[in-house]
Amino acid sequence: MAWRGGGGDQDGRTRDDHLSLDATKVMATIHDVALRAGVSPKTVSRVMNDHESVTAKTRERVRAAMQALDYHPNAVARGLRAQAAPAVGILMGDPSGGYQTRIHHALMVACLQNGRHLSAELVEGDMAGWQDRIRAFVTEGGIREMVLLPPECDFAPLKALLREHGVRCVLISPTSPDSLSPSIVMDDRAAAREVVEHLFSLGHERIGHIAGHPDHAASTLRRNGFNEAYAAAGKPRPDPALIVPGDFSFKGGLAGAQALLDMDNPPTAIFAANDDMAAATCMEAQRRGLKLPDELSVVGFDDAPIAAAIWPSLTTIRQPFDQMTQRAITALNAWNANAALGKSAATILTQHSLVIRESTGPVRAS
Amino acid sequence: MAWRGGGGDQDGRTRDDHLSLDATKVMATIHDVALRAGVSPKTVSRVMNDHESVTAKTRERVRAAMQALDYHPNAVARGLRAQAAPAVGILMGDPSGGYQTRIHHALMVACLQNGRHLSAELVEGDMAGWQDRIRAFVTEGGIREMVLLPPECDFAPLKALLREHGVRCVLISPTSPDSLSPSIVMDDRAAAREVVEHLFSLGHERIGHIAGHPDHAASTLRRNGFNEAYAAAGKPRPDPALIVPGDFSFKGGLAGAQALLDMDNPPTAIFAANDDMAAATCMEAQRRGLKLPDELSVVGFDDAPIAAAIWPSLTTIRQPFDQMTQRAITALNAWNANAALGKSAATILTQHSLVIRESTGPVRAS
DNA sequence: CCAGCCGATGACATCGTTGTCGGGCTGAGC
DNA sequence: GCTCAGCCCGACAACGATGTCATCGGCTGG
Repeated sequence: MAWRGGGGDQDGRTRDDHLSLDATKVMATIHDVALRAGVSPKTVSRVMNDHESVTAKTRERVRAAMQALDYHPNAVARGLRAQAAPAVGILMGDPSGGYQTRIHHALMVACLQNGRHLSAELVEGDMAGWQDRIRAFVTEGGIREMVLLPPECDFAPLKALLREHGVRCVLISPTSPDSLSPSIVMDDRAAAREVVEHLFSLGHERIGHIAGHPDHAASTLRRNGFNEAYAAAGKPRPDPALIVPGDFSFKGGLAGAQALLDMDNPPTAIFAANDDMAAATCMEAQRRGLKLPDELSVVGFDDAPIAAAIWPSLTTIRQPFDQMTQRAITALNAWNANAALGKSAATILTQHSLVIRESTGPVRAS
Repeated sequence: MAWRGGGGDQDGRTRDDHLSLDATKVMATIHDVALRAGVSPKTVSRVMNDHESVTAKTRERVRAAMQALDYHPNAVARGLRAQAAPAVGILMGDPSGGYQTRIHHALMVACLQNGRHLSAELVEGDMAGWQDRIRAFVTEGGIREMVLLPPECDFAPLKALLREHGVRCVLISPTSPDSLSPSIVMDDRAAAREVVEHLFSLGHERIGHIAGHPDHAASTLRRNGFNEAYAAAGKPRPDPALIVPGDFSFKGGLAGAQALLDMDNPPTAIFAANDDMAAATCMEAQRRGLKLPDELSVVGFDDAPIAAAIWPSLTTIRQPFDQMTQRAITALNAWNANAALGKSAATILTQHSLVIRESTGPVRAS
C-alpha cells in the first residue's frame, strides 16, 4: 500500500526515487494489468484492441484490472511498434489571418471526437531548409497523416516530399484537387454568386469587390463568382474598376475600401473577399460618415468572430469549418480502413451558407 | 548480413509492398548507420548525444555515415526509452481572443529555436471529464513539460493533477506566482501606469477605462495601474464611473465605449484593456462622428496585429511574446539541467514597451 | 477410442534507442 | 617484458506494446 500505490500491489521500483520528492504516479503498464488479471500481456493487448477471440470471462477480468489500475496504454510505445504516431500533423504559419487558427481549433475538436491527436509544426514562408524541417517532423515524430491548409496545400514540392515519406494528406481548400490526396472544398464561386445575388435582390447595381490575396485560389474563385453573377442575371459585365486588389488583411481592406469610396461614382455595396477586409470597409465607411447599411451595404466572407462582433454585424458566408475538419479526419480514417484502395482521392464538397446580418440593406432611394 | 540491407543500398523489405505503389522511403535506423560506419549502434548513439569519449576518428566515420544515410533519430523510440516525449505541452481553448494564438505561435518559434516540439491539447472550459483528458494527454503522449496560459495557469486542480503526474509547468502571466512552477510575467500594473502617464502628458484629465475579462488577473492589474497613476501624479482618485467592465472581446469593447461616450461628461481619452476593445472603441467613436485622435484618444494593450492595421493605428503596450515564450522554454531547459534543484520556481519579469502610434494626441483646446 | 481440428492463450521476438556492464586494447611504469 | 590503469567500444537488456507462431486444451467425427 502506499505511496504510489495500490493496484500494482508492491512493486520494487526505485527507478526515480532519488529524484526529489516527486510523488510522481508512475503509470501502470500492460504488464501490471496482465499480472493483476492473471493473464499474459498479449491477452491484455487483445482485449484492448478487441482483436480475435477472448473468452468473455477473461475479457471481463482484464477490463476490471485495467480499471483498477487506471491503466492507459502508452501511445509512445504503441507508436514505436506501429511505426506511426497516432497524431495527425498540421503545418502552421502566420496566424494573423485568423483562418488558420480557426481551422486548427476545429481540427482539434474533430480529432478529439475521433480519439486522435493533432501535432502542429511551424512553417514560415521564408524558411530556408524547410525540407529538413518537414522531414524531421514526419520522420522523428512518426507522423503518417497530415492535413494541409492553404497555401501549403498547393505547394507541389511539399506534397511530393510528404508522399515520398509515405505521409497521407488531406487538403483543405486547395486551388485544384490533387489526384493523390482527397480534398475538402467549399464552392467559393457559388458562394460569391449568392452574395451578389443577395445584393441584387436588395436593388444594388454598382457593387464593389475587394479581392483576396492573389496566392490563394479562393480569391480567384470568389472574384469569378462575383463576375458570373452578373452574367447569370443577364446584366452587363461589371465595371472592372469596381474590383480592387486586397490581401485578406484588415489593412488591405482599408486600402481597398478607400479606393472604392474615392471613386467618382462609388458603389452602393461592397463585397469583400473576407471578413477582416469587410470590417475594415465598415470602419472606413463610418469614418467617412456613411451610415450603414443605408448608404453602403457591406458583405464579408468566412463568418469570422469579428463578423458577429462589430456594428453593424456583417452579412457573410459561413464556411463550415466544423464540417470540413470532421470530414478531413473521416477521410483519413477511411483511408486507413481500406488502405489498398487507390480511389481515395475524392473531392469532398461542403455546404456553405449565407448569413444575413445588419450590414446589408436595400439601396436607399435617392 | 544485410537482412535489411546495408546502408540503404538494396533492401529486401516487403513490409508494405502490397500497400500500393508507395515508394515510401523507409528511414534509416541507428543500426543502418552503425553497419555502414562499422561500429555498434551504441557508439552511434554516443556520437549523437556526444556522450563520453569516442575517438575523433570513429566519431567522424559515424557522422559521415549518418549524413550519407540522411539519418534522423526516431523521436518515438527515444521517447519510449526516456519515458518522456521531447515535446512541450500546451493547452488550447477558445482561440477567438487572439492572445492564445499569438502565444502559441511564439511558442512554436521558441521551440523551433531550441530543437523541441510543441504538442497541443484542446481544453474547452465547460468540458466534463477534463481530468481524464489531461491525464490521457500527459500519460499517453509522454508529456512531461507544459506551458500554461491564462486562464488555465491559475486553475489549481489542474496544476495539482499535472504535478501528480510529474509534469513540469511554466506559467505565463498567472494571477499569482506559484511556489512550484516558474512564472513568466509582465508588469501589467506598471504598463497601465505608463499608459495613463502618457495620456496625462498629453493633457488628458478625464480618462475612461474599459476593463478586461474579470477572470483574468491582468484585468485587475491593469485597472489598478490605471488608478495608481492618478495617485502617483498627485491627482484625485478618478471618477469610478469612468471605469466600465469589459471582457477583452470586440463586442465587449463596443459596449464599453458606448457606455463611456454616452456619459454626460464623456472622457477625452479611453484606455481599453486590450487592442480588440480599443479597436471597437475607435469604431464606435468614428461611428459617432468623432475625429480621432483630436476629439478622443484611444489606447489599447497587447500590440495585436489589429493595432497596427486599423486607422488610426493604436497606441498600445507591446507584450514581448517572443521573449516570454523564449524564457519559458529556457526555464524548462534549465529545469532539466539541474533537475534536483527545487529553487526553480522563480518569477521571470519581461520587458514591455509603450508603442505610440496615431490614436493618441493632445487634448483639443475647446 | 483416437486422430484431427479449432479456439483460447502464452512465449518470444520486434520496433529504435539508450543505460549498464564488462571486455579488449593501448600505453605507461616498473 | 609484464602488469595494471584507463579509455573505447560492444553485447545485452530494457522501455511498453503488439505481430507471429506455438501450445494446450477440449471437442468432434470416424
